[in-house]
Amino acid sequence: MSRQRAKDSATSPENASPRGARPSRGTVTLSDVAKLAGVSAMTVSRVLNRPETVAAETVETVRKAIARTGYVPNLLAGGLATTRTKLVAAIVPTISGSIFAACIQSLTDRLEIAGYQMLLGLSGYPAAREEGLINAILSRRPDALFLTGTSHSAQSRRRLRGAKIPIVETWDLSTRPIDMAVGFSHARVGRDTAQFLFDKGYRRFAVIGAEDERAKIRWRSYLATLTELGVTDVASITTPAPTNLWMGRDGLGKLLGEGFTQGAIFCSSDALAHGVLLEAQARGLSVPGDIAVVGFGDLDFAAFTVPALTTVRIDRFAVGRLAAELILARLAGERVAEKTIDVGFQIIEREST
Amino acid sequence: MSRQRAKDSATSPENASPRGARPSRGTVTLSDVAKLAGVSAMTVSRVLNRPETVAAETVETVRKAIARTGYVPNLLAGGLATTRTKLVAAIVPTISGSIFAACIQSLTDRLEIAGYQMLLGLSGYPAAREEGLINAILSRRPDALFLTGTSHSAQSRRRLRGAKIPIVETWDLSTRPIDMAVGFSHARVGRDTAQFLFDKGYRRFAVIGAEDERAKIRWRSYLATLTELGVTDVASITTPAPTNLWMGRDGLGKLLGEGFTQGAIFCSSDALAHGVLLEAQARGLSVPGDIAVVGFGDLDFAAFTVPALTTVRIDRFAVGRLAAELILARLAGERVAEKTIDVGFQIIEREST
DNA sequence: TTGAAAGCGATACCAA
DNA sequence: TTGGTATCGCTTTCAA
Repeated sequence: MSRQRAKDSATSPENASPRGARPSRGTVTLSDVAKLAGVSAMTVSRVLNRPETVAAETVETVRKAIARTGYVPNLLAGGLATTRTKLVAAIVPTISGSIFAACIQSLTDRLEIAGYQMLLGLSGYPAAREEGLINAILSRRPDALFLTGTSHSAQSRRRLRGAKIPIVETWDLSTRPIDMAVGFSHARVGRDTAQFLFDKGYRRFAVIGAEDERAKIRWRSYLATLTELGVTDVASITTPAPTNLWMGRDGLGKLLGEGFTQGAIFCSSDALAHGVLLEAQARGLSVPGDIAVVGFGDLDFAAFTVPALTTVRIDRFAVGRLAAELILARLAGERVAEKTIDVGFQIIEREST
Repeated sequence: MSRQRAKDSATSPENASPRGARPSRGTVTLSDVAKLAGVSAMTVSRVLNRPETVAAETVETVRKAIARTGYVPNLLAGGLATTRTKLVAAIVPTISGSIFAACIQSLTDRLEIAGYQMLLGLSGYPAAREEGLINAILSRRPDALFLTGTSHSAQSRRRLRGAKIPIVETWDLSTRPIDMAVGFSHARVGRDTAQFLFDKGYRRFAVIGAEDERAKIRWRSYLATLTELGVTDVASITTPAPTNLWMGRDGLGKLLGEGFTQGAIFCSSDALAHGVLLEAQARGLSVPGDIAVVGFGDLDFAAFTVPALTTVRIDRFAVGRLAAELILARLAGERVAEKTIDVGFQIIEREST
């Protein structure tokens, strides 16, 4: 087993038995390249990072050596030395079939252009794993952090603050953010939806709401607004998060069971709303004749396929894109004036076809 | 500016001017904890990694010091020393609204249990950025790699092999994998779909196909099979990837323009198929009376909302889960007997309602 | 069971 | 424009 390793450390005597960290097996390092190019490691490093500070022909020589050796930089070492990792971490509850996928997509796309990479953490619903995840992620020393929601444990908040890196909390503006925030008011979504339906002339109301942090704010605000409007008897069903169509079907079934056969139903997600529509169809109810349905999120499938569905539209791509801009500005050392961005929402009404 | 930094390096004289790498600003390190606990850095390291090798009361003391200081390990340093990063990287074309989101979800979920984290790279369609992305990702020294597709540039394959880490290529079994693979035969999808429709009695065929790598294999195989079956005149439309509903609507419009008003249409994605159905509805065509539509992917929305849509179902979660198992097995040093897993597919026929 | 020293692969700083 | 040296924070190995 004599894989060649001829890295003489200038300090130790020729034949000291190799102690210290386990040697990486045969990876090409900066000094391997340097040796081949006949320059010092520092010069190779410069060619990689600031080639304009190196003589043109040296650059040439070094580039050839890099190509010949197939050298791949080690960003662990680089990051350790510079304390800058070019890594941005994001924590979202789930990514499959959710509004967060689009968000992560636009975030990643923008960051990639600036040379950053994405460390992705999925915390689940409810954010049970968030605390551990935050710890695990911070131990990678990301340059910035993208979080979902503004509600984190005291312990988490302390650690996050301690990290002293740009942090963007998203999808919510309910509580005071740790650093920066991109989102909208869930309370206003609930309020505006209630008012919208009331103005439309509806007088009987129901809600099917998920027990997700932010969803709860929406439908509670909906309920509170209805109370203010003098509506007393609102049928309400809760379901665990994440929601799916079956829960919506089920929810309408329960509402009907409770005698709610006519009026407006606010669902805390499009998936739920969608399920309600399917169940209504199956039972021969007319939408929005018998019941009107409002969803939330405006996922593509809902927008395109469920013309009867009124929903609350959020620009999911904007959330990621704006978060990226905030992060990049701060990383570039710019002073960010507006640390909180309200992306707003629109209530999109669709007629039945 | 006197932020305290009292890390006396045992080797250098007391007051050497601080040279070398830029000092990290006030981060708590292992030796800070060690100092507070009155033990050596090594002992703290052991408490973190193999507490069973440390005396119980020492563990106790150290744990307290860790808590008091709010110490967060630096995995850059750890990874550099051990050459194991506990990082798995994944490269997928896009994640928003695609089959890949579910896949990444199940992959991440499984890996997280085993203490690994996810480095996510989005390469786009076509995989224009893949080569650069692979390089950037390898420079983080992930312990394993999850790739989409089996077609990579020669340069990429060389680098990937050189990394000497477990690599799983997914969604395809068309070409010989670099290391391991989880997927299915796209050629067989095309063939089986053609045969399926032929057996149903259809004699007029069309295809709307994306110019994505794997999609092409599917619809070309579909065309080839039809030829074998003696069908000569197949109308075909191509669209760029990623596909969306509008392209499907548009595609059907074009087919109708070409005089294809009746028969079976194979779409290379559910999004396309979905668009075709909407357009058919808008134009008053009956499905599957006038035209039959077959999609691919079996996204939830399609399954639930488009009863007229026949589609090819892939277990997307299984792809991620199985990839995770292969990776973990290899990382645990097990010898993986089956390096290639065919997850298969099913043609799901839905009746019009 | 604990500690000391060397080294992982890179960069910052100073000197040449 | 280039090179030498001292780190970055951790783990390995060996010795006590």
